[in-house]
Amino acid sequence: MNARIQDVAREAGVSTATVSRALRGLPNVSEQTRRTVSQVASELGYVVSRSASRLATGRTLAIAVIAPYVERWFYAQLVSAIEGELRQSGFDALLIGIAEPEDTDRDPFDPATLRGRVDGVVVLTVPLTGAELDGLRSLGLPTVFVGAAVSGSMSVRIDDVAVARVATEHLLQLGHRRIAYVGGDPRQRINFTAPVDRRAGWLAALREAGIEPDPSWEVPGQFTATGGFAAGNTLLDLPEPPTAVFCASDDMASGLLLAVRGRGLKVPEDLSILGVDGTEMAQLLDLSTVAQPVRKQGEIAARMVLQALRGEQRHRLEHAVLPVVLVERGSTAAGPFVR
Amino acid sequence: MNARIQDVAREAGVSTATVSRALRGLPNVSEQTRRTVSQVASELGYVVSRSASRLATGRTLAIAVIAPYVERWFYAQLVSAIEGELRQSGFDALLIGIAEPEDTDRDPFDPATLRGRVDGVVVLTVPLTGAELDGLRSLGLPTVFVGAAVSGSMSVRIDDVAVARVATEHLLQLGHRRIAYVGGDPRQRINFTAPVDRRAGWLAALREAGIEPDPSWEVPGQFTATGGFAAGNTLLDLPEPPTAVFCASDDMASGLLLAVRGRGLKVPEDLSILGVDGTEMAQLLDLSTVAQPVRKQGEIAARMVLQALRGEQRHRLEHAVLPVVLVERGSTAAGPFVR
DNA sequence: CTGTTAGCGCTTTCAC
DNA sequence: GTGAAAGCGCTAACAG
Repeated sequence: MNARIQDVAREAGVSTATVSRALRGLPNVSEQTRRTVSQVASELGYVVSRSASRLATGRTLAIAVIAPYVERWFYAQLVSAIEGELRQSGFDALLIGIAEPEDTDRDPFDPATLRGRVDGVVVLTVPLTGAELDGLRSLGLPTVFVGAAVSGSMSVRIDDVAVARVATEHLLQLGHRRIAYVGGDPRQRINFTAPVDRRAGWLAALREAGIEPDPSWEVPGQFTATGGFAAGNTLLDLPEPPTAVFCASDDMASGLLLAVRGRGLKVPEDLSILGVDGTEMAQLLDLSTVAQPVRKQGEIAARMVLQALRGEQRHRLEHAVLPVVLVERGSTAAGPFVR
Repeated sequence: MNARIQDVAREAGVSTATVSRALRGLPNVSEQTRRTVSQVASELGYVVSRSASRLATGRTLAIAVIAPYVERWFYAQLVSAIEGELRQSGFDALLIGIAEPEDTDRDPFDPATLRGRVDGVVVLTVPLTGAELDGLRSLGLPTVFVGAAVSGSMSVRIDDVAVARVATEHLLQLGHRRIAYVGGDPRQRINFTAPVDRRAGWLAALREAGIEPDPSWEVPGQFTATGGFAAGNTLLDLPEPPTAVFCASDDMASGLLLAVRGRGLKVPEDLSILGVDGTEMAQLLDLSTVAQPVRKQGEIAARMVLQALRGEQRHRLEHAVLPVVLVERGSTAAGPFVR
């Protein structure tokens, strides 16, 4: 049943070295021998022992994919895309879920345990502490970050500040001046970049338009639909609610939209809503959004590690910034002063 | 940097065997030695080489998680839960995305390649062909299926027929008689059990109530919100539309609900909608649903493989069927004849 | 309680 | 073009 390289060698009348070479398509093997070996190998149902070749070569043919919240749209898309790309190249995708620091359910993530287990690492949205980052670095493995630029490592991302500017400026152009921002939770580590940068972009666009946002326009949304729903209610409860809201994710925007409708108000008549991502739900809800190529980011990230693995300079410093596109749908319309 | 067991042994003044025993908490090591060894090990930043111990023991400490559509709610939840459980026990989660047979983008899944790479397998919703299943079996690895009972292997699932009965009977009790069913796509392999069983339960409940469903009441929904949206339009376009719809997933139900609203109709006044799953979105949309414990299923599945790995009879035949609960919300109301 | 000694199954020089 | 042999780093008897 579990044929070993020895068995194939014996059966084919060659040495194990030749079997190894033949099966891996290395040069210096006669076509004749190669055919015989492949033949015998498949007859015996021989599959190379990953463990053995790992030990012998030092390469694991595995990549760690570190992600918080695999169950959230953005991460699930990325994980799926990355896994597909890796598998296509014969690499295993080792999924590693990491939690918020305050989440005591899970063990803290210790990068050191990755040593010797993977050839490279893809980190989704940098939810790492400084110590974890340092630990990762000290592994000396090709590492690419998705969703944030990390100096000294490769990265794939969108320009989050620009995303927010595009979004906010769109709202401004429509005549809105009271534009709220629904982002993450400032206490969570997931706030590493996207929420912060998007907030920055929103703020900058507003100020350039001569608007100083009221502190009450800024509400956490946890990047979940439920969080967006709650944020919507908070905003609508204000004595003087905003006329438009920029949500840092479509999920939050979706929840917020439902909160508005739940109060019998109308979108966009009573409130314009703009999200980020380009989810299926956003489309069904006719939600305007700044769409980003999520799967593409995953594919590129995967290719980057693999490429770094092949190349001489194992740590090429590549930084890909992918374009986003404003998708105008029915949730954004002219503001109150324009109408 | 990359300390080996030799280094630790030398530094601690003991043999490698002792280091191995000490670090793994095996008996027959004096407390004194154990302390010294651990001390030295951590000083040297020593981490056991997975590859080496794999080769030596034959155990990989890895479990394959085979899933289609990692990006879909149900699968993402499962993957997340399983990964967490595995990691807690020191096991790696090897994510393996498999595609529909007609999806030529991806290589077909060959179970044989798993040989020696993992100690066990968790298969989500059996999207496997017969050949793939046989291949898996012949690996002789503890395998647990989530979402479907597979004879000869362990499984964790809900009773899909019962789910549909509960749902349909709820609708019947409300006075509905024209109850549609929105399920998967009969051409897709993912239709292995859930869609089929749920359809069967719907059909059975209907017939027991003396109702023979019209063929037009049955519409594919692809298990996506977009599919549900389309299905909704198809149903509402019927000369005599149903008064209620049972959707095999909340995602489809969500899409369907939006389709109804998009036409200016009201839920539940014009159409009652009932889903399955218990998603966040269903709650926000005030969608009635038959909720299932998804993460729980994942956790149990993970524990089952691990337990089979420990136990003597490596292939215990366990079948867990988890309870579901009908969550009545605002999308279901009395049918036309009752009002 | 601890050390010695074989391997685990494959890859990889280095000869031939 | 092919084979022999020496590891890769750890674990698992078997002694002591």
